[in-house]
Amino acid sequence: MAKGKQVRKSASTRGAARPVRKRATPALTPDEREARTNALLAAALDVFLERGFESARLDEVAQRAGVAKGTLYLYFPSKEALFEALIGSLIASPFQAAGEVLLKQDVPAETMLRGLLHFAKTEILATRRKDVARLIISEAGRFPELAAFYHREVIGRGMGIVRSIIERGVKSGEFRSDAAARFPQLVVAPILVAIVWTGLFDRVQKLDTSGLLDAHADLLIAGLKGGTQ
Amino acid sequence: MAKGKQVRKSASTRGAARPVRKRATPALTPDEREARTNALLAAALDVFLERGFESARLDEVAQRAGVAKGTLYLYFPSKEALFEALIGSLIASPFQAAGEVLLKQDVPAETMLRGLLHFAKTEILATRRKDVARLIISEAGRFPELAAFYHREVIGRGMGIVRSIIERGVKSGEFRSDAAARFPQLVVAPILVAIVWTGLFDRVQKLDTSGLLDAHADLLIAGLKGGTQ
Amino acid sequence: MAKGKQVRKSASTRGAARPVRKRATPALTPDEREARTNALLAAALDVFLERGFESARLDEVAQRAGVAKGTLYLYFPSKEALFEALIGSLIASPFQAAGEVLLKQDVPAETMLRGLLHFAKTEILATRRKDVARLIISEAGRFPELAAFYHREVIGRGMGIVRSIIERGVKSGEFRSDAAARFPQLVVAPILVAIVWTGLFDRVQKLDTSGLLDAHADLLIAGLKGGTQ
Amino acid sequence: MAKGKQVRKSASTRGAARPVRKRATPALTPDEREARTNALLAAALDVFLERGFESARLDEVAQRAGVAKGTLYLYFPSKEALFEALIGSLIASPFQAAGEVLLKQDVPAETMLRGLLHFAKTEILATRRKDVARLIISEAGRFPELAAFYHREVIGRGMGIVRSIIERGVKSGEFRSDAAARFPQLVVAPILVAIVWTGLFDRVQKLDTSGLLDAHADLLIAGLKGGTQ
DNA sequence: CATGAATGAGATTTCATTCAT
DNA sequence: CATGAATGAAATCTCATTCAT
Repeated sequence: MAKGKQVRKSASTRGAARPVRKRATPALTPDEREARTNALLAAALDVFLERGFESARLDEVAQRAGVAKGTLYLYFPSKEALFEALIGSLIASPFQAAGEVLLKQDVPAETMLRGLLHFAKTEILATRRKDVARLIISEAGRFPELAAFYHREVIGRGMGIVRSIIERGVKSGEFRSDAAARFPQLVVAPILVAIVWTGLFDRVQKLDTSGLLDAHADLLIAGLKGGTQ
Repeated sequence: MAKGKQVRKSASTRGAARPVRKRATPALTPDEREARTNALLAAALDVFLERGFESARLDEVAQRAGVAKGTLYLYFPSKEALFEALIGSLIASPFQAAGEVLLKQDVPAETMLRGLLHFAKTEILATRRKDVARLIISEAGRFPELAAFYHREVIGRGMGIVRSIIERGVKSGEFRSDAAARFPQLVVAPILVAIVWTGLFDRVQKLDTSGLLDAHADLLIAGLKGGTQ
Repeated sequence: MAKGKQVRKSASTRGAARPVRKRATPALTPDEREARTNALLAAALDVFLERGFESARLDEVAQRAGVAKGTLYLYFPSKEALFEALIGSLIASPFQAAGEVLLKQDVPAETMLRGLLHFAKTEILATRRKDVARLIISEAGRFPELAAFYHREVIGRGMGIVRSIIERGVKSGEFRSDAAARFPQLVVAPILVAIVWTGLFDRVQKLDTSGLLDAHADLLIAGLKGGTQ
Repeated sequence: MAKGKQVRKSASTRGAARPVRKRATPALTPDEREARTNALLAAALDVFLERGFESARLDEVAQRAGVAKGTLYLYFPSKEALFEALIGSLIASPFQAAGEVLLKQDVPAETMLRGLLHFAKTEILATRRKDVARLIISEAGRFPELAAFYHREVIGRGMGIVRSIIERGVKSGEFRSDAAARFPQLVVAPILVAIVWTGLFDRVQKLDTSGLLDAHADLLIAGLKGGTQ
């Protein structure tokens, strides 16, 4: 009893080639596992950003994370799962917390609005979050659940916070226009501009996003105070 | 075998009266060629919009255009060329013309701004142009030359027109803030919001883009008039 | 507008290498298509028989059929579909027809039984049908619908025919035992033996399947005539 | 670090009393090793039966046996070796013994034949042996040495015993036909039917294998007695 | 001895592109 | 000019096998 016709060419066509391999196998501590997960997610973010979902090659993600292709599948069951985990891992927390803190303070609505836009500068535009946002903008058209998730977790909350600020300003007599309460998108529109511009045109014409948001703050507040509507 | 292959030897059999032609070796008139080209571009727009560049299938483009797949290659040498031709064919003209007309009129800058935003409503948001814009936003990251082209042909001109309007308003004393002259993006930011929102979140929460732009116009003009900066 | 970052390495990473290619593209006549389909099915039969479903490589099927790997997918949408088409194409017809013809004749049941076993010799054991049977025996455990299909189309009909013959023989007084009417499998059991033996042990010890079935016919008929039960 | 690695240097630390051993470097007793081997074989049987050789996952085998995947390789050097060991471990013994016992008895050949078929009922069809047989039938085409081994160890002996019984019956005048001595396969054919049918069609149409073999015994013996050949 | 994370060859499947007719 | 069958590179995902701990 032995070999058999040719179930597999030679006993080890499949299975390793025995390369360098720094460390190999024993039980990973949760920290180690998390570190690898993060390395993979970081690599994935890079590649998805550079190429988009469809064009992104898992080979490349693995390579940049310094692991073999198959290893990736020990952490994420599919390309889509990787993508979703990536998005999920990056949009999460700071928004609602920041919003609540902002609303708890006893300061003029104007200060709040400026604080909000400053927050956008430091927490979105200055971080990878702006890239995630761009990725979502690019891909969510083909990932409806992702769009819904993002809308619920990020957009909805953000709009709610903006609306609260404006309403408070109107109630206190600080603002005369409630246009921005009806369309909180107007408050954040320049953030979107900054995100998109950065992704598309920065190589051609750099945009001073900080100046943009400052100018927007001024203009917006002037409008809210002066508006007769 | 007896397939006409001797017909059409010189490139200009065209002017002809279009006789029987049992559909074998036609000799297309320029009009016919253009019609086919347009059919292909229209089909391509649909498919690229639905699927994105990578996921779009040329099979499907050809099918929707009613031609064989190989035919597509008689009109465009590659998928990329098709995509670029598509974008090129759709962004071009109306903007600069409209802008110049606007600037020639002797009306208050406010009216011009409102006219501009109205133009955006009718000529962008209410047409396929918004879809093209979204397509560009999604894909231009991976087509730098496309981004540059779009920036040059559309964005740059648009920003120039906006800046002219604002400067005129400032000069005439109508506006006190020149923030929007320094950052004309602030004027169009809500258009971008409308485009992106429509593409991503409309299924979840519809946005009244017309109301959005109206509110923006009010707020913006109030800001420009009241701003002290 | 042009290339773009690197949507694809060089314009033609994907798509042909331009080999020999005997004939290439124009509309296939139904005959041609059928011929190719048959070539593919024939190649598939070989490969599935040699390797079993799981081990069979579509590469090899394509190669043996003389086409490229992708071509196979123009004819069958998946490996499983190919497998099912293969089985379907090979088990079909001759059985029921043969059975009905047999039953219509006005001959002794014994003659019918011998005819049936002769039919098995010439139409199953001497043809590829025996290989198909073996393939089904090997794989149907993991293709329940295939088993059901085969049972319905082949086994059920066969058993029905056998039962009819036996019952006729009993009714006419030719046979005294009706054991084989209750278990028509007993009549065909040696056919199964021949099929399995041929596939597994012929290299080790050849089996005279013709002699086997003749001996079986004698023994069976003697049993049916002499049986007291 | 302080992980015992100096323990077990010579291969025979075994006989030992099995002390505390905080589960680190055990030193298995032969019994323990055999128990694990059996657990692995049992698990392997299940998985190979459910999936077939190719589709069987060693992961699953290890899991069902309650060991890590790597451990499996301490017991069997490859998937193929595991498969072969499995078959080897299951087909062996009871047949030749039973056969010899049968032949030693001083009973009519008919009784022997009935005994043989009864043995098949209880020792094959009612046990996992029928599953092993099916596994062999399915896979031996691709494991020629397995087929040869099985033929030598099981089939050959079985046929020899059958032949002896028939010859004895002919010699004693009990049987008139020697067809079954020339083709002992005829005696066991319904066992094969039972095995195959059970594996393929039981879900569709249950077969009374016991009744089948009883009917076969009657018919066969009637045939052997009455046959004039 | 046992573990189980890591590996990477290889399988199926897709689709832009070509070219004989 | 148009066709559409054919091509084959390349992508995702699987899993037998290895080996540091």
